[in-house]
Amino acid sequence: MDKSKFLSRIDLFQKLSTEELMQIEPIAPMNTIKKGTIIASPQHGGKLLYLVKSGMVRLYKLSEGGKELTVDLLRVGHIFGEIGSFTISSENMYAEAWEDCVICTINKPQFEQLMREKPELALHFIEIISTRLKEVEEMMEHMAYGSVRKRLLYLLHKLSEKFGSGFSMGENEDTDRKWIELEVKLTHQELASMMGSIRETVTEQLTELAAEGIVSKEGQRKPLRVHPERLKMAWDACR
DNA sequence: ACATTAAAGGGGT
DNA sequence: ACCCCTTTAATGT
Repeated sequence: MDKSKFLSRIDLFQKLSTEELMQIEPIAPMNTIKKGTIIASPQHGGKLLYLVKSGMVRLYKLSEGGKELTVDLLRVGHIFGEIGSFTISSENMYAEAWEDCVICTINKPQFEQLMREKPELALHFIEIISTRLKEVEEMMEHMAYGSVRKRLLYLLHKLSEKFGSGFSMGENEDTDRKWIELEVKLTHQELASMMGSIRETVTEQLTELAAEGIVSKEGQRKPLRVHPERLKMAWDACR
C-alpha cells in the first residue's frame, strides 16, 4: 500500500472560538496574502504559528515524484504551523493561500506568554492536538483498506460535514432539500490528491456516483452537490 | 496521453 | 457594457 495514502486526511484542526480569536489577534501581526502564495514551507522553517482570519489555506505535502498531497483545507479560525516542539501539523508541510487570505502570525515568545496568560487557551490547544490525532487515525482506517469507491464516499461525507450547506433546487422541497452543496472549489485532481488516488479514477467514479444520484454538478467549475441519504446507503452497501 | 469542452481573460468597439 | 477571440484549465476516454 502506498504510504502516501495514509497521509490523506481532512478536517484536521478544530477551530478556535471567536472569543479566543479576539484574545490572539491583538498581539498577532496581520498580513494580506494573495491567492497562490506559499505561506509556509519546510524551507522557511520560520518557527511561527499561523492563524487564518479570512480566506482559505491549503496544506499539502510533496511526494517523491513531486506530486502534491492535499492534507487539509483551512478556513477562518483554523491554526497551523509549529513553534519549537509545539507542532500543530506534521513536518514538511506546505501552506498555500488557496484564496486571497488574511493571516495572523505568532512567534514563540508571544505564544508562550499567551499560554501563561490564558491557560484556557493552552487547554484548547491540547484539545486541538488530540482531535487531530483522532482524525488521523480515523482517516487512516478508512483510507488504508477500502476500495476507491468506498474511500471516495467517505471523503465526500467528510467534505459535506465540513463544507456542506443546505440547498434547494426549486419547488419540490421534499426531495430537493436533501441535497448538500459543497462550498469549496474542488477539482477531480484535488479530490484525488486528498484520497491517494489519481484524477482519472476519480472522474470515472464520480460519473458512476452521478448516475446513481449520489452526487450532481451543474457544470465544470461549479460546486459539487451530494445527496447524504443516498451517500449513506451506498456506503452501507459496500462493506 | 490525447481530445473535448467549458470557462476565464483580454481587446476592441 | 457587450461581443468575439485567445488561452487556459477541467473533464472525459
